[in-house]
Amino acid sequence: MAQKGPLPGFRDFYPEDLARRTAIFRAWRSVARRYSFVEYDGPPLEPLDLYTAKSGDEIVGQLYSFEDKGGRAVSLRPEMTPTFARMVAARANALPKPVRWFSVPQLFRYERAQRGRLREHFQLNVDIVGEPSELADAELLCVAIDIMRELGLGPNEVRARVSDRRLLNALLTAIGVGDAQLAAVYGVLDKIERQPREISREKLEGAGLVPNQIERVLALPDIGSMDDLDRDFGHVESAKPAIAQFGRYLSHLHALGVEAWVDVDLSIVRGLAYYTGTVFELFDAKGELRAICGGGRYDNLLGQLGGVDLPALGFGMGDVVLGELLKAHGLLGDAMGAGPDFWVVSTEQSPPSAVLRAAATLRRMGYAAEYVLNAEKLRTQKSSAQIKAAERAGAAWLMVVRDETHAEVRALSRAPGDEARDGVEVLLHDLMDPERGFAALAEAGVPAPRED
RNA sequence: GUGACUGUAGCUCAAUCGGUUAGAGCACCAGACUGUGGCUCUGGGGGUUGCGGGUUCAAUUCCCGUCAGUCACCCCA
Repeated sequence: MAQKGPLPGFRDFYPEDLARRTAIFRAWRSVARRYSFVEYDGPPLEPLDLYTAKSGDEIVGQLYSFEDKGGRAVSLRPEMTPTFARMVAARANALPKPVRWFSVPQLFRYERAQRGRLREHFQLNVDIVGEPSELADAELLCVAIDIMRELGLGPNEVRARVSDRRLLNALLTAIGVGDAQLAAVYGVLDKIERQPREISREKLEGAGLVPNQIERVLALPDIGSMDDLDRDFGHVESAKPAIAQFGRYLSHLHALGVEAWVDVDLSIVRGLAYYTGTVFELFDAKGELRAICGGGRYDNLLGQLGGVDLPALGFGMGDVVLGELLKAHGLLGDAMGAGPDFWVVSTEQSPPSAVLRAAATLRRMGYAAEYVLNAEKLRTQKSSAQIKAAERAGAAWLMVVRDETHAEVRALSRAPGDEARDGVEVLLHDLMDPERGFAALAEAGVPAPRED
């Protein structure tokens, strides 16, 4: 049975799965638009060198790449940023700044699948280009947090951890860490929660740090507020600008109303090498899952990738971990839409053609209508059996076709305690008339068709 | 890429020490009942026990391989 499923790390989306995915997408788009971001997209397949040339080596090893029939080296996109950078760079001079774009690409990586990490996923990408102010950083994080709110999650379920590489660099410099040692220190900080203290010490020692420096580095993650920062580093002249800037970032977040979600955490490094300023990640509060979302400022990347010198920042939020978190909290459980508006029922006196005409008319009016899709049953099956089918399909209304010209419209009560209301007679001929049709249905309590 | 564990119906599971035709609930299909509070009853379909090989009179059960999944590592989205 395994060989008949999708490829490893890929997913089939059954209707209930797709309904959940669609609900996530809806929240993404709804919030992004609320912040005045506009949606774009690019090709899912790109030239291989778009990634090998500029992305980090670690990504290149996991590319879902191959040679196409024309002999071109191509790759499914592992991330959206290079495509985004190319598109923005191509119109850099014409676009009004700041650029506020978002996208919901399907991304691919060739690596062994695990929980929360597949070979394919959908990832919301939200980016701002052309604005160096920390107000843009605050706005960006606010988008990510608002999406959590939109999906029904609160600060007790999700935490945003924020840091800033400029700040961290300033503090490390104050501690006496040299540029050549930065990468190693970053690596240790990144893993400080998942790695025994002793291993961290050994690695820092291996990088050439002296004991006093090691202890100060290991104490950095304990800084959880501006007060802590001022206490430990407020006297360091060279660190003051970075501390002040970080403080402005936090105060903007406060003013935007998301301070309850935010934790200062200098161990947030982010694997991608291109971040230059603020960095943040969203986690489930219990810390059981992988990061829900990660992003930050990458002021040099557009220059490297697209040849235009513009500051930029952005984040990515995948559907896999987010979906698991929502499932764990019982959200998105019944994302499946309702059944059809109408179920058209035949009776002994109604010819099947009258049922089809009635359904066709309802559909022309904009309603979803279904009936027993079996000619024999339509002719002979008892209406009670058809009503049962209607219930199972989740239909809201019944239209029982009495004969060639008459039908009865009745609510199919689904909520416990609902009184079954008597049906209302309608003339099928009336339904054909644009005005009388809706009026006749309104008499039975049927609302206007949903707009989708 | 490395290591560990797991694999029986669509789902959750059962099957004595290796022993006859691999069972049950839910789901699905058909029918009966009921002017319908996701009720009740009857019947039905559905499995090469992941796949391949080995040991054995006999394998769902033991062994090897393989594929897939899960977890950890690596690494990251």
